[in-house]
Amino acid sequence: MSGGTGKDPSRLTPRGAATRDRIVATAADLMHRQGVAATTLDQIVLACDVSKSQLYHYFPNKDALIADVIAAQASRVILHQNSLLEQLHSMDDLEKWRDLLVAGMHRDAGYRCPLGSLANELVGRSGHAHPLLAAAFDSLRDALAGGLARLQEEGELGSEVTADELALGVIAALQGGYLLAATMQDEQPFRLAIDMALSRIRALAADR
Amino acid sequence: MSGGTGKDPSRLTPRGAATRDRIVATAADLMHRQGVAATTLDQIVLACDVSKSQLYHYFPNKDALIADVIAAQASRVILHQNSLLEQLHSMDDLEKWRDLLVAGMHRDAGYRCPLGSLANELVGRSGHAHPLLAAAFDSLRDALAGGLARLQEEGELGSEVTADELALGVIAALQGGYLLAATMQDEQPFRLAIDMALSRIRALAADR
DNA sequence: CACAAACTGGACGAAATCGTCCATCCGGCA
DNA sequence: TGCCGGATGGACGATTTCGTCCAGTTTGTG
Repeated sequence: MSGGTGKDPSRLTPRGAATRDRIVATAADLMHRQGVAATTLDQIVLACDVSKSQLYHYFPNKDALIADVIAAQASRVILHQNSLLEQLHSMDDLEKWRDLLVAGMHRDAGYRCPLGSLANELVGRSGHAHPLLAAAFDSLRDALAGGLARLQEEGELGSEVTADELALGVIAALQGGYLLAATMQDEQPFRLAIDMALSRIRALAADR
Repeated sequence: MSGGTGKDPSRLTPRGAATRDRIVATAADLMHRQGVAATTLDQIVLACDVSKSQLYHYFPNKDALIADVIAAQASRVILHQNSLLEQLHSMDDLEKWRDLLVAGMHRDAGYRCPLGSLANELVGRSGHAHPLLAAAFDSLRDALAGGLARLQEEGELGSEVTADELALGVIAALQGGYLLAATMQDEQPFRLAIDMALSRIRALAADR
């Protein structure tokens, strides 16, 4: 959960832990909407009504805070997706899953992906952030691949293509869909991108 | 081509025009690799050996330069894709097109898309950049849709799905592929993402 | 209750970065 | 050849932003 670069949360009083969490949550929200570079520490401090010294009491520098923001978003998204994908047992469940994703897109966040927007900005540019983001996408792929593998075992889906490869392809479609949706300010490209990937899976299922 | 916010290129001497172009090209390269926000004017000025005043002689501010960078990248990519996609006449041509795209990915640019990386950072955050990027993706979709529509007319491809929709889906797959490739530092996810989209198209073609 | 550690507040310093200013140089043209 | 607008060089100012400092308050514990 924690990026580990900040202050050891174990020796924090409840009040301190709450303040720390509030900072991370506020930073995550601002960075999701404005971008990481565009979000200043002063903005964060103002938005969640803490002082500069509190921020630097819990995090050694901005990079450490960013690391925790990534960890928080990753944990949130992965937990959510795991709980959704655990119940994947049929092709129709995949459509329901897609509908939930579409419904979960936030217009007020400019149709951006909480993880993808961070990755796009930080991958290859922040040495500390990159592995965290790579691990997050790995977990996401594992969660989806787990669900697809179950479909394969239950005979709902063919095995010509690995569950891992299918999952990665779907995640790519998701990410591209997010970008186009943000650019067009419309969720339709997102829906279209997923549907294209799901059609491929459906075709593999029809071959049964 | 030009963003239009800078100095009118028509009343520029050849030397001035060359300097201006050199600034845009250098800025485009740096921004592609480091990101827009992370690229400072001092870096640009240093990298192409011009002085600060020259930069401000040709562009009123950084945003205007960014607009020209977007325009330059968009024009470059779209011209290239148009010339490639004009020759699209069969399913196999699509595979060749994919191979060219894979070969065109630059490891030294962190496997990032020249347009996608700009869009990810600027869309929804820079009022001037957004429409330029949206238009660029529209042109890209038109170029691809034109090729796919030709396949449909020639009976190579079914018309159950619009050429426009297919094209948008493929572009989404491309963009997602770029992001995952950059995150994993490997071109395989990119190839996988495109192949998933092309499989869908191939399935529509097989229905003939 | 007393004391130490955790917590809080906000002013301050230092560096980076955008943008300005002005003096000088070059190149075509009457 | 002399002139004038475009082109160039680099120092300078103003602002933003990360990070520091220290003084004061709250909380848990012997």
